Order: sequence, then structure tokens, then C-alpha cells
Amino acid sequence: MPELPDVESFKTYFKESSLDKVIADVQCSCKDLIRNINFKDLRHKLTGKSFRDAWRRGKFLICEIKDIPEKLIFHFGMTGDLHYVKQNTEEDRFARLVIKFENEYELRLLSIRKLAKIYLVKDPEEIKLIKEMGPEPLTISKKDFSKILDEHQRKNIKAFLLDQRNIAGIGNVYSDEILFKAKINPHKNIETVGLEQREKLYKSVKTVLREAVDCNMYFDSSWLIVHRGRDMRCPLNKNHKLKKEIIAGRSCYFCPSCQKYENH
DNA sequence: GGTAATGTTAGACT
DNA sequence: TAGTCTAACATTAC
Repeated sequence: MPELPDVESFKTYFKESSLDKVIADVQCSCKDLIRNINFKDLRHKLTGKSFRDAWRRGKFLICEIKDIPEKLIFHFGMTGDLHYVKQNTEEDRFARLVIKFENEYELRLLSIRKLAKIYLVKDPEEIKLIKEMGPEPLTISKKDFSKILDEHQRKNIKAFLLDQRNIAGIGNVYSDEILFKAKINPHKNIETVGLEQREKLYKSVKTVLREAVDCNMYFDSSWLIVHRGRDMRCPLNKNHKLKKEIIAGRSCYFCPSCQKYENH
């Protein structure tokens, strides 16, 4: 589930497992996933090197390599994961890229649906989506957030949250969670969201993402995420039933009672 | 066996 | 021009 909190945990995992280890070889069973470079060059560039550091931008994981300016960048698509395991153990059919280290371990990029992307670039801004990406939600100021809202008055609020060019890292699941927590109906346009709700939205963006990162995605039943597509009960009132509708082209779960269109 | 799926993007449409 | 909608990508899980 690679939205901001998920990629944040991939970053931690990557840093704990894969820094400062010499790369012995690189394998790729799905070369279409590699952008901006061909596999042969990627393999050549990485072999003998090691990772120095890693950081996150939106839903991208950016891995810095010792001694060269190029960075290995992952985007996880809809179904991505990282596994650091001992070589030759438990073959994984969804491992699309495998980085083998000299210590007998390897890092596997899994991508069931093959929607992940791999880049090797000197400057992350060579990737169009990163270049155009909006600010990081965990650090954006209220003033900047408000300004970006103002620039998209006519836009649907869920579509706004999903668009990486407005704010980075929010995807379908967390946009629902954020709107639920702010008690905003997902059908609303930004111009119909009142001052009080805008305030709540700003806080909700921060707390939802911050808490998801902090709890390492161990969600208790106060989260919408636990009920969506399952028991469909509202976390705030078990007599309320969640509704599923397609909004902004995606499956959207919300509580019509708590998130009334008339709220302001 | 039909359907939906945590992302992104291009192109058509209003 | 701006925003919305749909399909496509490729594949699995239920």
C-alpha cells in the first residue's frame, strides 16, 4: 500500500537493511520497469558500489549511491514492497528487481502488478512527477496549504488531495481517511469548504499521515481504513454505515452521516 | 470466471 | 482554459 506512510516505512527498512553493503550483482526479471536507463547500464553502474543514504519524496524512495552522483529511485505503484533476505532462500515470483550484496543477502523489489518504476538519475527532478510535485504534507505550513487550496477553488476535494502536483504522497486510502477525520464530504468542491473545515482539513492531513507513520500502520478500529471494504461500520458510530462510491475516478469510502455535504 | 485493486498518465469530453 | 472522465498499463486475489 505505497502511499506516504508506506514509503516512509520502506525508507526505514531500506536504511536498516541495505546501506553500506557492497553490491555484488543486480538482476531484473522485468526490464520494462526500468526507466531513464537500460538494464545493462544500471547493472554496470551499481555493481561494486554501495548505498550511502535514502530519503523519501512523495511516494518515491530515493537511494543515494556512494561515489557517484546517480541515485536509484523507486516508485512502488499500487502493489510494491521491499524484502531483504538471504540469497537463495524462498524464491519470490513477484521480485522484479534483485540487488545482491556481497554479504550473501539481497534486496528484492516486489511488484505484483508490475506498476512499479525504477530510475537511475543524477537529479530526482529529471523525473517529471517529482519536478512538478507539490510540498510535503508533513511539513507544509498552514499558509502554504491555504494558498494551494485557493488556487484550486473549482476542484473536487478528493481529486485535489490525490493530485501529487498539489500535495505530495497522499493516495486513495489516506485521502479517504483525511476527509473522514475532517468530516468533509468527498463530493465537495474546494470553494464549498468553509473556513472551519479548511482548518480541520489542514490538521487532518498532518495528523492522519503522522499517526500512520508513527503507528507503523498498526491501525486500531478508530481508523476508517480498518472498516473500508470490510464491516463498513463508521469508526465514530457503529450505527452509521459507510458508503462506497466512485469519486475522482477511484473507490471512495466515507460516512454520509459524519461527512455531511452541508458541514462547514 | 467476473470484478476490483493502495498509481499515474494520455486523451477525449464538458 | 480548467476540470472531469475513461482507458490503459499488467496481474493477482477474492
